[in-house]
Amino acid sequence: MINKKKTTIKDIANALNISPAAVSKALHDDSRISAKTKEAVKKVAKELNYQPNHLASALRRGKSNLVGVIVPRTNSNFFSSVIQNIEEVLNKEGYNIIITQSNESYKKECSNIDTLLFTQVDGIIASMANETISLNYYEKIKSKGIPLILFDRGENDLNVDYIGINDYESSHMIVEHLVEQGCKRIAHIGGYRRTRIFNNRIKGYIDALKKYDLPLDESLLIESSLTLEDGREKMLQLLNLKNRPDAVYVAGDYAALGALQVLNENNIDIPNDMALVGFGNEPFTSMVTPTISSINQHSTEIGKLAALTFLERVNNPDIKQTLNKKILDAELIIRDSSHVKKD
Amino acid sequence: MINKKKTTIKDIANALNISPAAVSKALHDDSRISAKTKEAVKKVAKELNYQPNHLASALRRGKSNLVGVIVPRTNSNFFSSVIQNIEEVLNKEGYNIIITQSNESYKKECSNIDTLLFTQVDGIIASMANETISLNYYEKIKSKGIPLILFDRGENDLNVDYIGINDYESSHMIVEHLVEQGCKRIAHIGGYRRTRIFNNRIKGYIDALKKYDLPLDESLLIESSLTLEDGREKMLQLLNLKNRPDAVYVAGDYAALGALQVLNENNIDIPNDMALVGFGNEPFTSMVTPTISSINQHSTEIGKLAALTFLERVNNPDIKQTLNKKILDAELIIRDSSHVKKD
DNA sequence: TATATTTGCTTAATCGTTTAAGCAAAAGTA
DNA sequence: TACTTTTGCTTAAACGATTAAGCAAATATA
Repeated sequence: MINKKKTTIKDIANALNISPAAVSKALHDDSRISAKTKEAVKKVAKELNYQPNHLASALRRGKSNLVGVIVPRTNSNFFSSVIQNIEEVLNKEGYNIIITQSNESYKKECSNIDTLLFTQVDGIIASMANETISLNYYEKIKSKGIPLILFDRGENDLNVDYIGINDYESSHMIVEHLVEQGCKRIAHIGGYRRTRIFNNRIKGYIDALKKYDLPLDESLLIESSLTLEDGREKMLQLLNLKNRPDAVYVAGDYAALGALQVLNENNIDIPNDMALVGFGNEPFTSMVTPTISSINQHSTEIGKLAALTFLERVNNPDIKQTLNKKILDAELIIRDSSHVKKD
Repeated sequence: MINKKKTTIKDIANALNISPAAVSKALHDDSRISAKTKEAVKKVAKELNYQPNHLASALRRGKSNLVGVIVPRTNSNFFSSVIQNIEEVLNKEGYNIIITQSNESYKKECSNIDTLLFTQVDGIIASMANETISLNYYEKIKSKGIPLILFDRGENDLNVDYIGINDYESSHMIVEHLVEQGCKRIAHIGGYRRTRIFNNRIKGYIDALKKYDLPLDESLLIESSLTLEDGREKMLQLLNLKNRPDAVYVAGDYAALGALQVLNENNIDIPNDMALVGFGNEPFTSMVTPTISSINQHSTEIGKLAALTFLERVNNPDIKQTLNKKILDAELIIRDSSHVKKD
């Protein structure tokens, strides 16, 4: 019953009394094989339950049709959605993906890269760990000559394709929205400036304040690790100021949630006493009370674009990889935490 | 600068004027190769930046050292944690994992299985999609003769290894806890009975009621898809009963969150007027107001055990795979939603 | 000293597929 | 008719590693 021995192209060849080469060509619809033979081969292949040996063909062709994906973690809605869309696009083109997580650790990221190169992937799509500063390992990918595509967390210096949202502009949208709600003192709990996307959000925040003639108060701009705990801490810090802000823009949803908890615990009216905006549109932002306004990072488009960019690269291997940024406009989703009812 | 041509075992052999076979053996510390040669080989390998071609060795040895993992989705804390632990254990043994998501769809699950078999994985660790009823595709894995390990969502009829928590006992723990809080009418919003784990939770609920001499009221036992929306709906249904329950045990955290929202919107005092317990210990259960009591499913242990079970199977291929259940005791985490302060 | 064993390598086959090169038969062209 | 071209296949060499079998030299044993 159970067919332990796997059927190979040779078995089909023997069954039909033709050569393995003919079988291979028939299965690939080679023009030099007659329609009759093709039909016969496909019929026998099905009968014998033939499954091509991917390893053999990959070895011979020098192409594995596997694409490696590296993300900081998969249990974030943003990353899992990006992955899903990468998969969807690439599957259609005959590629399969291998997902690995760095857990925000540089060391893990390096070992992931080794793993993927070892598996002979045809390319790597990655979002860098928070910890990552050295680019040695990413250079290693480039030196292998396989396409490297970065998204969300990228690095200009690598001179590769990058897909992300317009962080600078997102900050503008948020500040503009808060100004419209009547806020005059807008604080920003941002990420660390050394990470490019967080630096851009900070720059956008500062420039937007200027645009709306709001003074930049250094005590209202705080760098953070953006964890839930750190969000709580930094929010408390803001509440203890003599001159409290009337709005807080937090560069990550988890930290925004921490801030929300602190505000609720101190019975501060959101959004009337303090408006709150997060970043990332994690599902829980619409689950908590009050719901948190946030930025939609367009994970669907980022995933699709990353996959398409890879395909472009892999299909044009002679074109040298250069810095090539695709920046999407983000979308502000206004929820209860920043929507002042006017009457 | 860039070394396009990859170094092979042959290059090392040429450099040292020995045979490729000797190089291969030296790299694998074969006892029949002299220490001197081994040293020389390893030195040259490093100098030429040799990376073994995984495809070639996998083809030759008939082993890919890849393990496929199929989960309904990765953006759940439970699954991403299980995956992380599987990875940790298997990486140490030289295996890499390929993660695929079914999105709870049977069709996607089938195509994932095909993908993994195509990639010549050495085994598959899976948790079934909600939709999955037919086991044909899983039989296909078994018929290939590679180990199949199921976790969380499994099926007795497949007669393979299974790792999960004690769902029946978990329901007992929850009911016992609610009784201790003084609850007399405990409702259960469960999953569909056709899924074994949900059926077990329902059976546990019914038997626990008996144990504590609480009458089983059919109107208090509701089957659900356990989405947030459905949780809201079923909670409303319970609130509209003439004889309301004083506690609700929901078999999934997302649905529990929906229930919580409805209770909050109706200004019902949790837990005094209505106690609430969820299942799964998703991170948001400790983020919402009030925090939701829930069951910790021991994702760490499940992941590790799944990986170890696979290793056992793969290292003892002659032993026939049979139904082999490893059931862990779950842990009830008591939070504000079910903790009545006694005075 | 003669024989057996161990050491340290080489040779060559193999894994399953792809593909360049080749060749006879059929079909097309002059 | 005599040739070129096309069709439909076969042969055989790869891809890069592993490994069974073999063989000479070194070492051990009787």
